[in-house]
Amino acid sequence: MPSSRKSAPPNPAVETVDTGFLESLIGYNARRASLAIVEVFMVRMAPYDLRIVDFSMLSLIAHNPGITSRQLCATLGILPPNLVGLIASLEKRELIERRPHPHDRRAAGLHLSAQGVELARQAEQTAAALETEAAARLTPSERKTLMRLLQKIYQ
Amino acid sequence: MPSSRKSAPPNPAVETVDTGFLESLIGYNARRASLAIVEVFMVRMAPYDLRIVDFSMLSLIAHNPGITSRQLCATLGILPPNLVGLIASLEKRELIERRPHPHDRRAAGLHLSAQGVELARQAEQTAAALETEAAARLTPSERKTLMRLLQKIYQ
DNA sequence: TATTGTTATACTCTATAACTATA
DNA sequence: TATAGTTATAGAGTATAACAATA
Repeated sequence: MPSSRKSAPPNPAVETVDTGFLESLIGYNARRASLAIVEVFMVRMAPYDLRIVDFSMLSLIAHNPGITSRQLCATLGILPPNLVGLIASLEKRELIERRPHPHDRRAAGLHLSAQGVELARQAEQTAAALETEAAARLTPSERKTLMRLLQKIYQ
Repeated sequence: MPSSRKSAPPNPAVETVDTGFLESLIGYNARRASLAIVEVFMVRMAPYDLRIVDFSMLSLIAHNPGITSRQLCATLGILPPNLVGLIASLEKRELIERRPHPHDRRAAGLHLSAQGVELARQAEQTAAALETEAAARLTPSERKTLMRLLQKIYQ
């Protein structure tokens, strides 16, 4: 039963890529949005010589003086062996310091140095400014909605 | 000018971690949501022996027969050297095949094999089912809104 | 016995330089 | 001269096993 015309050429060329199916997935969109923001974030943190993970650690230590390595790991989803170098690096730069934990001699409480406090302040200010830009195409109401819906996904 | 009481103990312990500042950032929330979905996605694709990148490639080839390596790279944000092995792997599993490009002898058009068509169909069905679960706590209207807002961020 | 922090190490992912065949 | 695809390789990120000190 030969057809009078071919339904598709055997070796077609693709003009514009159809991403329709992937774009219908929340995961794809969340990842794309995340990567877009992270890209700019990295550029803005570079002057402070901070990667995103460094910024996150400084911010958490700033708001949680005395936080332990384990607590940082749990909060940021980092495995303990991989945190060791990150902490050592910030300590070497004299941005953070380890103090004895009040009631657990195995652990150390992490604190910002005076320099660390100042750097964290500046970096958080930059992050907040970037936040305004990143959400430039969103109304304040849309931004609030987006945060709420994202948290619904992962909480 | 000594104060009559200390404003904070020198070595406090952190009971519960305050993530308030990070949670105020769209990037942090988008990344957390993305990771939460990706985690489940990986588990569901494992039976097909597909990672997310493999699934994305199969889906794009399915909907864009004849797509080139370069077009896959541009769409998925993968560098050409890193795509070579991914394509070779899918080709070795006889899920995809390379055919001559209609008007560029440097390039090859990628197509799904019969097996590839079937696997892509099943995997996309699984992805769609997962999508429903991932958005279980969202109403259809909220889901639609979330997609729109995420696309506003990265487009 | 379990947990904190650590070392060593392996594996995956991502990035850069350089090459060929063709446009 | 520029682009598609490839090779080789380096670097960053992430993972597991095992250990000492302490709970």
